[in-house]
Amino acid sequence: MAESMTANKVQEGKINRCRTMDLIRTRPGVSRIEAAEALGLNRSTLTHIVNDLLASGFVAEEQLPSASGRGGRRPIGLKLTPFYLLGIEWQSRFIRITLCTLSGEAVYHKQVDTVSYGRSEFIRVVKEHIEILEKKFGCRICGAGIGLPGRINPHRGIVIESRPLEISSLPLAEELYEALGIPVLIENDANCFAWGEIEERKEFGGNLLCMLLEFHSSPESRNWDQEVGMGIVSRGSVYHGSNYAAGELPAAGGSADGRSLVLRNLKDRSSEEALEYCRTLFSSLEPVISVLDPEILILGGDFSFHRALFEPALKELLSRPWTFSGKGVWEVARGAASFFAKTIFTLPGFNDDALYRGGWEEVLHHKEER
Amino acid sequence: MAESMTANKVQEGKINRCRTMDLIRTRPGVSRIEAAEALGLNRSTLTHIVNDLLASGFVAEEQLPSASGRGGRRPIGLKLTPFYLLGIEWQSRFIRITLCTLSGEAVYHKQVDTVSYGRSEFIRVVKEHIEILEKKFGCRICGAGIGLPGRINPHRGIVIESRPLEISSLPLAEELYEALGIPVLIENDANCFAWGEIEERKEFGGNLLCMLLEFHSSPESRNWDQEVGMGIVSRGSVYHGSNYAAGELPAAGGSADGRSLVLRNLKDRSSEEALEYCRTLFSSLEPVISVLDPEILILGGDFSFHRALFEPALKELLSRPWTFSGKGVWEVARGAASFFAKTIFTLPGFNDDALYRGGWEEVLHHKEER
DNA sequence: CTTTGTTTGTTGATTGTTTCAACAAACAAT
DNA sequence: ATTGTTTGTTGAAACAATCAACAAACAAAG
Repeated sequence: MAESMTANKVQEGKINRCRTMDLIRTRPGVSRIEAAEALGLNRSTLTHIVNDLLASGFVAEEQLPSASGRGGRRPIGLKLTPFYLLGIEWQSRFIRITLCTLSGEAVYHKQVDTVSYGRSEFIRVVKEHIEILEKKFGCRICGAGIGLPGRINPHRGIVIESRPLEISSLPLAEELYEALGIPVLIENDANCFAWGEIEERKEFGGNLLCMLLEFHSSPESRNWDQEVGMGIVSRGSVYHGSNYAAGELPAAGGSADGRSLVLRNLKDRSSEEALEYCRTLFSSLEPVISVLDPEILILGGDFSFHRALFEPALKELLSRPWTFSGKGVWEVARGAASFFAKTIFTLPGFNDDALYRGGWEEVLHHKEER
Repeated sequence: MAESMTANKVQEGKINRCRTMDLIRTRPGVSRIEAAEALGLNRSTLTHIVNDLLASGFVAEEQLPSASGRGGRRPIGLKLTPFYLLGIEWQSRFIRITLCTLSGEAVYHKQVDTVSYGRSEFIRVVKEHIEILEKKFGCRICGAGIGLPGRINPHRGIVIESRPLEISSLPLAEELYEALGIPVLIENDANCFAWGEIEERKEFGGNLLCMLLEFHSSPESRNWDQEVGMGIVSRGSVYHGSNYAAGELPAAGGSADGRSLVLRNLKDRSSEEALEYCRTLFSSLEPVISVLDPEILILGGDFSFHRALFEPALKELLSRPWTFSGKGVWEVARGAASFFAKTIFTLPGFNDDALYRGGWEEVLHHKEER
């Protein structure tokens, strides 16, 4: 996969085409003028670029409901022609699948509970869904973003280590590409959450801290375990650290005094227990939050699923701005789709050996060819 | 200062001129071909760009000692024409001044101990030095980078809050520009340290954690205090957080149990005391380091000044790669110079209201005009 | 219904950057 | 002297972005 790509300088000259596509994707219905202002380009530059994109078929015009204000020519809205992709959360006990547009709208949700940890079952389930969904929605799916627990190298598509899924040192993206027949990007689950929030919360400047509380079934004990993963957003992009281990706590949720933090079976827990749990957790997290100085703390996963349980504790303990994630339990799956979209619509600087560094052109053309 | 600058899109087209200048700065003696490879440009593009730069007088050629290997035309080295700038560390009790080239070599060091906390004394001292140094070295100083403790907004040149220097909410860079007559950039001291390490350690990929231990004289108690500041390097650039408070610990050096961490008068301390101090410090820092996943931890300030005292403790406590800073006590001052150089040789994306967003052309021309 | 003013979008000429391909220069080894 | 190799240059061509003038589309006032 990922053909030769000429040389080093992928397509420096097409940066503004790429930025335009990304803008149209994230703000469907923008006019040429608005786009020009947003991108800092001349009106005529946008006319040229949009003409190219219209001709290539990736962009379409749409009638806008009404004129903007007082007089003047009615602007013409721009939107992507409909492309769909999968956003998937892969945990040891379940798979959550969403079908999304490139703009991030989810048109389909499905959770599948699984019994084995194997990749074969995962592949089978996803393959089935691709077939069903392409029929049901009459579309070609152009790719999939997959969020999974553990240390993931999303640029090369390698799982460095995932204990819940019992995988280590595996070029998973390539394997899935061959098995599924569509481009695949993989990323850590908490980071997927973070990618989703980047797209969701444009009102913020680009420094977020996304905390994901997730149940895992640990292979050794065959028992429920909890893990807190953090997605760090720095300057509008997810921070991976030097070993793709950023956001991981020293001992999973372990406190300094060795007391276990596991809070089994969240249903039927008292708010006192939740408070105690959160107190221990956030006492070791306080310096982290302080040092990272995020604009806002976003809590997802089981934090937001059991929000009634956690809310009083969090209100008491957190001094900085914070909020629950807004997408129910689908943050990771939908975030994985956001990650996929964001990646192919952002030219990856000089990141030579990344997957799909040809950007959206490579991926969307691929869709048509298969 | 900082003239109109036409509009939004400063000079998108001159990115590669800028990148070329930065490369010549950081790798004096590069040939055109090497530069072309490093920047991902065509050979002829570099010929064009270098011709411009030669004509404008900012770059000069130099004879290289010998040919590279087996045959072929001897490459011509490129270097910047000599420009000097000041790198300054401003603490409550002393000022450290260095004179550096734009490539980061320091040609002069001087520490001045001060009695008052006031800006007037600082200005007087620096002004004197500018005069003396320009005579002594027969050069024009083209700017100054200044590192100081507290929360600093380097983009706008504002001190948000500096308790050691008793300053808050002050546009310091502008004030100093008018007082000193040269372009001034200010930045947090730990962050200056980090900027210096970015330039120094090119062997690393861009995720460092720089820890600076510094004495301060706190105005209230008129007593010695210590503070640990962290400079976070993410993807090759210093991370500032959302309120320019990144790298600050909750209560300055305070541990969870409220025990004071202050270790007065580092001379005549035992290694047991140092171990105890470090143990408390790093127990709250462990999650921070783990979550940031840096390639290496770099310890500076009084850590490296009293390295004999701290080394055994650090060897015992730190499991990740770490090292002492290599520049003695001059990390902050020289790092401030690196910060200045790095800033003017890097076109600041779309950071509209930053100082000197005209880049090196604005600053270096300014030097000639005054 | 016409006029005026406003905003959106287009057009063609122009500028500037980058590349390509061919060539010249400089050097080592045979 | 010849050959091969590497560095650097040149002019034509491709391309992207801008500017200024213009056309299109619309609202509101007369």
